[in-house]
Amino acid sequence: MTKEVRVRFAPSPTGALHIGGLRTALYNYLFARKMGGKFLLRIEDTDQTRFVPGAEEYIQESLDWMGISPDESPWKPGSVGPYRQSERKASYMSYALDLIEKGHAYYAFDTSEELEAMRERLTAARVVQPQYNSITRTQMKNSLTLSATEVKERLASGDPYVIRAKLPLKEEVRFHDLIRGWVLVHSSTLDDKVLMKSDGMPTYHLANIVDDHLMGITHVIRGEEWLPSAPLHVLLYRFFGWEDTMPQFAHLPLLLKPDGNGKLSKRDGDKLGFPVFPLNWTDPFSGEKSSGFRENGYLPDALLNFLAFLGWNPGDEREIFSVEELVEAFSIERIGKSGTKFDIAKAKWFNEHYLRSGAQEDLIAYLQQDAQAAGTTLSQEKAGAIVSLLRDRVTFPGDFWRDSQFISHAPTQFDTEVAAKKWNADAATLLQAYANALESGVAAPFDGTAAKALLESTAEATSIKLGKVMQAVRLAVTGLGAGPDLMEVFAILGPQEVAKRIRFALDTLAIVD
RNA sequence: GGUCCGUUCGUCUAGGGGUUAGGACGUAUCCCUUUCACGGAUAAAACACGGGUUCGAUUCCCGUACGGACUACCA
Repeated sequence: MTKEVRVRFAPSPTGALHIGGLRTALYNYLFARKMGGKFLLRIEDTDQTRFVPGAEEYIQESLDWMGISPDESPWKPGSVGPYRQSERKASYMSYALDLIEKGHAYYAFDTSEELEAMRERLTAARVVQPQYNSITRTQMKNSLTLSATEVKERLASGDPYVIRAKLPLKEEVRFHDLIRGWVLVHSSTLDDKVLMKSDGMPTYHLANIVDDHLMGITHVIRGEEWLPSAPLHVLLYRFFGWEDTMPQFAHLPLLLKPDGNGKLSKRDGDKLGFPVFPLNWTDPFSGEKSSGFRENGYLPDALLNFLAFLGWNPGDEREIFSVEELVEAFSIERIGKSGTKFDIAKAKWFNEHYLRSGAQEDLIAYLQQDAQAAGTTLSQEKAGAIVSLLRDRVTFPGDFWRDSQFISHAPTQFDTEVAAKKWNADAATLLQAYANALESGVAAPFDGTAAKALLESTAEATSIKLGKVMQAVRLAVTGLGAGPDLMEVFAILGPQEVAKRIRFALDTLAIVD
């Protein structure tokens, strides 16, 4: 019996959760479910200057909407809380001190000016990568260079300080990544990262390792942007003596912009013609609004299915997967290595699929909602008819209302191109006769078949070829040149309304020949 | 610049020493259809390049090119 799998999604509440983060959360969720383990959410709010009110709630709502709610989180704590790093603040210092005691970390008192001066000096000396590392730390103000007394005095007098990791000068750091295989980095290229900031908060690196350890995390599934700092993290596990329980790493390929230039970022929201956030978001400081997939009409199941396939596939040719099926099929081994461009067309295809295969009453509800919002009421029967009519042509829930405008509203103007081409004497003659027939009373029920039969007999009586004037008929009643089955539209409209619209068209449109 | 990661149709990808390199989205054409869609069929479309290993490389190795990430007291 192996240890229970525990994974975490650890976002920073610095704004709206973006779609890449959502995919990371999804993979964590799928893996946890697949392995019968737990999916936790930890809020990494160690940077107090970047905290954005509402961001945490946004993350929660997004995950809930997607149906991938965590098993343990700040709002549903398990036994290893708190689940906000700001609330764990008190514990980090002792771990940092432990590292100092073990000789793997040290106090550094350099001011930002001094750090800046150091970088400038190194740059001037043509050092390619100026950094605070095993070489340069010997020339800086830290507990490695200062006397023990001075360090003690500085600490006692409240001098601002940070605690830095003391990385080995030359050592091969090697670790296994579930997606990339063995990754080898030489410690000389690493720098002495700050572990504790001068405000008493830990940096990501320290907090992350300590919390993952304390929370029993077995697998760290995160974005590839973390790959360069993974060696540091591995070293920290070693420094703490936690190597035995060190989680396995899986660094996910990044989501790229559609043009392939750079990773998809929060700033791309809407500029690319599609949302990059799950839900609408208004920045509380700038007031800047970004739109979300949800408000743009994407169904959570569709977005989930789409996201799952951005960098992963089941190895066979199936593409439509429910969450349950994804859980069943998921494996980290089948996650790809290369960056993935975001293709909104595919997302739309998934959405169409899920929308069109939805339950009739759900689709009716979409239409009813929009109609109501527009101040109109639709009978259940009429709404049902419209849904059936449009079902195979919609992409988003809002399409039912949008694409049935011509049913709710009689045309006041007509597609000029079609009018110019198709509106002729024959059409007018037929329409005139058809309107007469409709008004003189039709047998109930006036369904699509009846509407068609009547139109056909009218055509016969007037000796007009129906095929030649059909588009004009459509134009007269809907104002448009194309659309769903016209006879079904007539049935929904009813004979009186159809006749009325024909009369209006007859009065309005000029005949061309 | 440095370190690390990557590279199969336009996009998401399958595959893997010998294949007609498969699927999906998108695109195009045809069929269906009294329009547009749906549905069906078909088509165009890819192994970045150069070496090496090998009887044989898209597949393995090495380079190059290109792309990406990182390079903060941000995560």
